[in-house]
Amino acid sequence: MERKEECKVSANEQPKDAGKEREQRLEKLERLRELGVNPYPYRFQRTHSIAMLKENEEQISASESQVAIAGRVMSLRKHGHTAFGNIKDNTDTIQFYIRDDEVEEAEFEVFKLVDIGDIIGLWGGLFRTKTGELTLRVKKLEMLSKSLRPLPEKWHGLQNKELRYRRRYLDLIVNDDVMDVFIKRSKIMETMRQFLLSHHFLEVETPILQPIYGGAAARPFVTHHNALDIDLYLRIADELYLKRLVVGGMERVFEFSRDFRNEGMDKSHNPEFTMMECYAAYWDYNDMMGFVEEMISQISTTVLGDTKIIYQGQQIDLAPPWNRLKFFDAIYEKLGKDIRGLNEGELKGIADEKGLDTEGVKGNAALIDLLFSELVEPGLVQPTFIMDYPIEISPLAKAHRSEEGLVERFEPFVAGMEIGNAFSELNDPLDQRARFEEQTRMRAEGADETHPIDEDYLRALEHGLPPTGGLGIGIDRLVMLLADSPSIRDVILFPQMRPEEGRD
RNA sequence: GCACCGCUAGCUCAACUGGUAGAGCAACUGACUCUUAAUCAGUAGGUUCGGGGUUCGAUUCCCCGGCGGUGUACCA
Repeated sequence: MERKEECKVSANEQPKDAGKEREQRLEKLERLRELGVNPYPYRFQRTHSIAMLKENEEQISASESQVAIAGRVMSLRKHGHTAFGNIKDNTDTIQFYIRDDEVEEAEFEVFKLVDIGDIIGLWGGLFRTKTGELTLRVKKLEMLSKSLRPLPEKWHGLQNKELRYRRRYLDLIVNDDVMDVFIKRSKIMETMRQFLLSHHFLEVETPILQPIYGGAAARPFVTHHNALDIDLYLRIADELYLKRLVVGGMERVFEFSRDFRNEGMDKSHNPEFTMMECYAAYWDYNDMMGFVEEMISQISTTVLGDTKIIYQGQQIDLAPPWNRLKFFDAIYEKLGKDIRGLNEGELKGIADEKGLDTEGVKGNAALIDLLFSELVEPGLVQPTFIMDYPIEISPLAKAHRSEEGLVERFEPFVAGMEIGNAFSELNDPLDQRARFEEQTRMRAEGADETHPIDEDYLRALEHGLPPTGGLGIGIDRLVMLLADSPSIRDVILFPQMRPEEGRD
């Protein structure tokens, strides 16, 4: 038929990286069609997942009923008239046993054309082999999707990290622990969503394409809208939009926000990442602190069954209450002196004294930030809220109610990793305007990651934002923590990579 | 961005100070009716990341480039 013609055409367009095995599998595909078998049928009615099959072994064996399962063939041990193999679905893997005198002749012919990697459906009953392994005794089988490429090797699996990230589908097939990480990721987000919903937060969606980016200090990606003929930015945060919604009367909102930052990549930074931001009217940052430790410990309990976790060999307990440590006190603990009120030269002197690289670090805020991140951060293994940050580096946070020069802001740290950011939101529109203007002044002096003025946001504030507590949690980092992953690439299905093409 | 390391068969890895590029798994042919890293006999499989150089001879040494990893810097 015409179909076969098409097949031959595509077979001629053999990809260079596929090798001879692909050709051999294409031949098998042809032979299946000659046998009147569609190698890519439309559906298959399963009676059980493999996990359910194993759970209900006794009942199924006793009733001698037939079951139907489907999955990918992971191994084959052929013995002439019989064969053993293993088939894997999303839940588990099970051995199957097929013999030519127990299935129809034509189906055994089909079976002979089955390769490792093919997706097949099997009907049969359960039995135990003489070595005691639970096995499906095949009465009937169906090809569900013929695989044209070989699976990675069966006991070393896929090791090459580049291939694992680029061909995540293979990584998932072959490395069960990878699947587990992403199941965990899903559960973490689901638990967080439920937690927020149960506290009467409303889930919303706000623009990813923004005419003015804001809500964080970062360089944006720029894109262009043709019909409007304007440049737009991919959001670096959804903060300013969510607070507009609070102005609008949505007293509690949240969004799982894919954010984009045009900056370097390393084991805790991917150019696109997921942040959960939420805002609650009439809360301050103290309320939010309690909320965070409650939420994270509940997620850990729900997903892992415990608040005690191990991250990269470090024992960590996420049970509330978490440590609370003021920003400058934390530095004082490490330095033995109070750096508040010191001028730039003095700060630089201290940094140099500590052997820190101050090359290119300009301004008090940057120096203070350097001291903090070098001296304090790595030591914050047990969950700790660092609170009350300098006002210069927090243009969206409300001035501290009792401490000059500080804002009511905290960041939760676990395992030396910053996993979020929160504050009593700045709702004084005049103060907010002054802060934006200060940012603009810093930009003029050469800081390239300052907040642009967002007049529409200021207008919204002038209509009145209630006192509000706001929070952002880095989902990727939270998943790293709970899945014990050393790199953000291990918790993002398709981490950013240079294109494979374009090699010389 | 910089430094170091890596890139060899579909996959996992070898190949000494430069001397014909090899194994296991996967694949192919044959044997085999409870195997499980099935076994046994045989077969095929390579632009050694790309380009240039040194050399009688380069997977190996040198240079340029690509991709990745790790560290570091920048960055929430």
